Amino acid sequence: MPSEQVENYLKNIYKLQTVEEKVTTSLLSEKLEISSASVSEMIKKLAEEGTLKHTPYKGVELTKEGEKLALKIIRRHRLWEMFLVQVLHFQWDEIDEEAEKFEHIMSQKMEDKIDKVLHYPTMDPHGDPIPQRNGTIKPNSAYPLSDAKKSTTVRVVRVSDTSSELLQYLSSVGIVLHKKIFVKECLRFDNSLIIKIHGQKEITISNKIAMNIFVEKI
Amino acid sequence: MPSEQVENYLKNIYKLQTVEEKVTTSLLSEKLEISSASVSEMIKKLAEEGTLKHTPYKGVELTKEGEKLALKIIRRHRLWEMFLVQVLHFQWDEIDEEAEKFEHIMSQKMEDKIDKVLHYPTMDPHGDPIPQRNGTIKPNSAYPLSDAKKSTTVRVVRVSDTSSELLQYLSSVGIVLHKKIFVKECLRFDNSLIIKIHGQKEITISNKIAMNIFVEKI
DNA sequence: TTTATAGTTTAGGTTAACCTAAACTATAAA
DNA sequence: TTTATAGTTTAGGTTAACCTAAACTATAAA
Repeated sequence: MPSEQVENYLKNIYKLQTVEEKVTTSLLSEKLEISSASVSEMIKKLAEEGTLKHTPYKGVELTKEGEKLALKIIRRHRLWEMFLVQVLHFQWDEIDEEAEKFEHIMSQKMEDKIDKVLHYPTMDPHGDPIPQRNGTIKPNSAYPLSDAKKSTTVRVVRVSDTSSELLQYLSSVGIVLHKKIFVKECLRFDNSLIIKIHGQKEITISNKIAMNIFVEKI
Repeated sequence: MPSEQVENYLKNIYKLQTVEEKVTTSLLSEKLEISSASVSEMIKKLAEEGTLKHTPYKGVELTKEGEKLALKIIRRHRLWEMFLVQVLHFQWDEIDEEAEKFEHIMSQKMEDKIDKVLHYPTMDPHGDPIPQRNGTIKPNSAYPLSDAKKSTTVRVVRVSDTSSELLQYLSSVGIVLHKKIFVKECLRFDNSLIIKIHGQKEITISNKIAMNIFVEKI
C-alpha cells in the first residue's frame, strides 16, 4: 500500500507525461513544490520499488505497475469529484481541493459503492475521462479552444480543473460543458479570441483562458 | 489545525471519560495501542497546547477547548457513518473503520453538505447521538441489556459499534435498533440472558453480548 | 570545441510520531 | 507502616519525508 505522498508523486508523473515530452526531477520539483533534492531521493526510492524508471537528464517513466497505481488514484479523484457535484451539490470550482484529500483514503469498497450510485460515469465534472476499474482510460481527442480555427463552431468537452478562479469565471460568462461556441475572430495582437457562446452575446477571452478550454469540432 | 494523530487522542480521551472515572496515560496506551512512553510524551505536548490537563496518577481531563475539538471529530465520524449507510448503502458493521479515516479530512463545508443531505440527523446508525454544530450532545439515558430486570420489556436504542463481528451477529439474530426485547430469564451461572425478540422466538445470549446492547424501558 | 545552463546528487540536518529499556513514584492492600 | 503494583517519565534510538547548500555532469548553444 503506497503512502499518500507516493501516490501524489505517481499521479503527478502520470499527468505530466501526457503533456510534456520529458518529466525531469526538476519539473516534478516545480509541480509538487518540493525541493529537487527531496524529489531526487524519492525518485530513487520509487525506482527501487519498481514503479518507475529514471534515466538522468532524460526524465522518468512509469512502469506498468506504476501506471496502474497512478490510474487508480486518478480514478478515485475523478469519481469523488463527480460524487461531490452530483450527490452533495458542490460547485465545480470547489471540488478539486476536496478530492485531493479523499482520493488517498478511499477503499476499494468505497470506490465501488460510489461508482454504482453514480451509475458508472465515464467523465468527471470538468470533462476529464474517469479511468475504468480495469485500468483503461479513454484518451481525450479534444484540443484547446486557442487552437480552433476562425469561423468554426465547436463544443466544450473539457475544462482545466486546476484553478477555481478560472472555473468561477467560466461559469459567470456561461461557458459550461457541452456548450456550443462560435469562434468569430482571433486578434493577431495577443491571440485573444472573440467568441459567441450559444444563446448569448459575443465576448472576448484571453489566449491563456482559451488554452484551458478544450473543445471538439461539431 | 490539529494533526490526525492529535485528533485521535482527543477523541479517545473524550470517549473514555464518559465510561471510566480515571483516564490514565496507561489506559490510553492500551486503547490506542501505543506505548505508554509515547502516550506520555503526547499528553505532555497536548497539556502545553492547552487542550487537556494531566494530574499524574489521577488521569487526564480535557479543557473546554479540547472537548470542543473532540466533539467536532465525533460529529464528523457519526455524520459520516450515517451517510455511508443512508446514501452509499453500507451495512452497519462496515462503517466504523471507513469513518475512522474520513473524520480527519472532512472540511467544514463537507460536514455541512452531508448534514443537509441527511436532513440534520441526531443519531448515527448504531444509536449514538451526533453532536450538534454548536457542540452540544444529547446524553444517552440508555443502560446495557445486561442490567435489565427479569420479566421486563425493553427497546434497543443503541449498540456498541466497535466490533463488526458483534454487529453481524446481532443482525443475524434480528437485534436491530428500535426492536422490542422481552427479558425472560437471567441464568445465575454465567449471567446469560434468555430473551424473546419481538416477533421471533426465544434465544440465549451471553452476558458479554448483553453488555454491548443498550436499551430503554418501554 | 568550449561553456553556460539545466538537471541531478550528495552531505548534513530537521521534525513528528513512534519505539524499548530502565528508572522512578503515588496509591492501596497487606 | 511497609511494599507490590499501577502509573509515569527519561534516555536514547528509529523512520519517512522534508530541507539548504554545495558539488557534480549531460546537453545544447555559441
